[in-house]
Amino acid sequence: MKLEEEDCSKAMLSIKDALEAVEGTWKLLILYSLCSGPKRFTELAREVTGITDKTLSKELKLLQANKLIKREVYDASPPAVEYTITKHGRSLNKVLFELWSWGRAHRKEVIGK
Amino acid sequence: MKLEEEDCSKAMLSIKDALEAVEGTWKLLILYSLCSGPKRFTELAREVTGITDKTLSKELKLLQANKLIKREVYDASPPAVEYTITKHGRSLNKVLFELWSWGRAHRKEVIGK
DNA sequence: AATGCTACTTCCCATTTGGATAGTGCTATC
DNA sequence: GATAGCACTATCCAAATGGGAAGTAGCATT
Repeated sequence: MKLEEEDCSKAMLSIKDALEAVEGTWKLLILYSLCSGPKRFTELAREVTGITDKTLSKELKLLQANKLIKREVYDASPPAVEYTITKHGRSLNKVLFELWSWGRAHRKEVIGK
Repeated sequence: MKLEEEDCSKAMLSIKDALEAVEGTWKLLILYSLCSGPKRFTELAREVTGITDKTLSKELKLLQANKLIKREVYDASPPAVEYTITKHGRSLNKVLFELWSWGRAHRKEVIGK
């Protein structure tokens, strides 16, 4: 199916859904960090430099709600929770590729180098 | 060039540039409206339902700063100002296509239908 | 007995965003 | 003379967002 074949307002909805899933300062950074393997809360807090516990907690919930990551609790003490990127999360790569390559062209166009 | 070849933080920058240019409720709606031809301020305000003058004014400035649209003033009275989508603005279509098609898959995955 | 670790949550506060409403300067129309 | 159209701008206010710091429960270590 092509974009133009779907009516405009419905197409907009899909685009908004997609944007919602990746927008903001942190979501992609967290996802990138999880690309190299499952991580625990504290590990993520260390790797994603600058993020606060509060924000990390909130973003992780949103990413879960969107099924981009998976949360698993292991019964241990101190408690252990592991976050893993899902297949659906990995399927974002085409989107990211287009954003990246347009972004580069955009930089050249707007900043002029 | 492939995404993986660029170092991560630089790739992030490009992606953020791209996201900045399209995120929010209004930018894409305005751009869509301008796809069908140049429009004036009041026309846009009418077509983009729900937007306030203030927000429209602000968004138009941002879109101009990113060279996605062009503003032209015609010396007349009452004053006439026309907004046109640029070539660079139109070059967003690949990005939009990927966002749209991932967004549709995402909807199915998350909402489950 | 005291401290530390994990995975968060809660509280407070400052800044940002967004909407509603009204105003502006000029001209053209009734 | 009054009203309307154009392209905005300004003001006020409410709501949302985001950061910093501290708190929590339970077990493990020193």
